[in-house]
Amino acid sequence: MGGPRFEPVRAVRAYERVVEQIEEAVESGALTPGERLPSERELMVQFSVGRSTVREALRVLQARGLVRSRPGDPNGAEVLPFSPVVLKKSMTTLARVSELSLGELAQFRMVLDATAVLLAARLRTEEHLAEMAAAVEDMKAAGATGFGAADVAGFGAADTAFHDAVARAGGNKLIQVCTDVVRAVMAGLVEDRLARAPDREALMRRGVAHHEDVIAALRAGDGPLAARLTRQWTYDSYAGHLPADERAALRALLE
Amino acid sequence: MGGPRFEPVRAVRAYERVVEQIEEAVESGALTPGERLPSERELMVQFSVGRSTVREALRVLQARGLVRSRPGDPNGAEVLPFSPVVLKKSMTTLARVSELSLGELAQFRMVLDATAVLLAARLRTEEHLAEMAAAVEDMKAAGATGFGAADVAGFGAADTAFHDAVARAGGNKLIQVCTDVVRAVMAGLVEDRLARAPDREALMRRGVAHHEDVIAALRAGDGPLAARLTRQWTYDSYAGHLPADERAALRALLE
DNA sequence: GGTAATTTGTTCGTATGTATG
DNA sequence: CCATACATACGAACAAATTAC
Repeated sequence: MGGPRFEPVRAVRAYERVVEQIEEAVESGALTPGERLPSERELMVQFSVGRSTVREALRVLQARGLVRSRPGDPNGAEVLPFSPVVLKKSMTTLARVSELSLGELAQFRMVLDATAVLLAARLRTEEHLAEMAAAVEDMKAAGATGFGAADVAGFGAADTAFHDAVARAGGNKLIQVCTDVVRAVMAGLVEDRLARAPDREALMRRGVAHHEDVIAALRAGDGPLAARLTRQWTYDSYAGHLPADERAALRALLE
Repeated sequence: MGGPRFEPVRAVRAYERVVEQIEEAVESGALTPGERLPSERELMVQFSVGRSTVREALRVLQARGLVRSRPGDPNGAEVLPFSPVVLKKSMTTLARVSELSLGELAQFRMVLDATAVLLAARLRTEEHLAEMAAAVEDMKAAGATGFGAADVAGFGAADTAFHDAVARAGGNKLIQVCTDVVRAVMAGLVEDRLARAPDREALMRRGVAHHEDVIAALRAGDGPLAARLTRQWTYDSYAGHLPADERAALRALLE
């Protein structure tokens, strides 16, 4: 007792050491998005490792969304700004391998969307409200293309834009990213439920009306009302597609 | 019009094709956790690519948490069960590069924890309640080690075990993972706030009391009460460490 | 327990397609 | 169009680690 306390060591691969150093440089801000890494041969020299080791490290960094390298680019790998695609990817993996049910995703989305509007009611600016209104206009336009066939993809994009504006107005970047991610995951799972719905034009109209109600509540600064509207809309959108037990659980969150 | 519609192609690297195929096999369940991939030289033959390409693909798959390879293992890379470490990693990156504030994390945690107990009040079994009670006993034990120095790490572990039991009782795996992740991220950020607190023993006692109140509410099936207790506890725990505006935003979520 | 066989970790050389100037 | 430098990819070789006999 009292002697030096040695800690167990694990053999750490050379490429890991390279990853750690570059990762630290990026996350600490020493390397900013848009900047370039040295070329692979240059990195070989700086790290005193072989070419393959450098390449494996770059692959890992690329998989983590921190850099991107293109063949022939004389400038070396590019440092990327943060993007939620990696988060999306791992959450999609979670959804697939641990078999997340539609009900679990709907619960998550209901809670986070309601929180986003609750926060947005406090902090929204006129710019935010204008963005939301513009998104709703796009939804209207997509719902009535004049060609008989509604533009489902455009409607979905406008819907995403609306919720992104709400989340940004709420001021919580974590909620913003997570709602975006779970929306994408659900879209990937239920695919084109809306596109196949025979009454899709009616659904779109109700969606537009709902979003306009939310905007009105946000403009009035009535967060609880906006949250209630959002929860109810989520429930109405998904309850019909859920088994009884999951529907009951979702209803429990309606409050 | 009417002719074949060609789609734009992007040059896809050889290692990406390898990644795609193995990833599909894992996520579809064709390869289950614990199973082994063929050796690298075997994969060379099966995919008709060089060894470096195989290795880069394995590095990417390892970065995504799907497989793990050890030097010298004659059985080849091991297929791993899902683990939230990758999700934790990317969320930690999000927290660092986009500079998530403590307030944003607290908002997220307050909402998800409250949702977890609300769901748990409906679905909790006696086993779940017993697990929670056991975790609280561990918290008590860590708070009174008899050596004068409270076991802060043990207290934190027991706290995590409690919330994990709650989340499992709630039946939403996505919320379970996300609460776990955000808890880990916050622990990494505020580090040892509790450990340095001069009145940490009093804080621990209040924590134990709070968790016991939550268990009582869950046993009674009173979800809204449990949710209120949880929100209030989160607020009390973090409000003192937040600037005024973030404190106000957190208070807005209290209910 | 020790030894041999196999596998991964790492380096190096070479060839090829590509982007920049 | 050409020259240069780069990333991509292949394959051989050696070292280190693990398993099996």
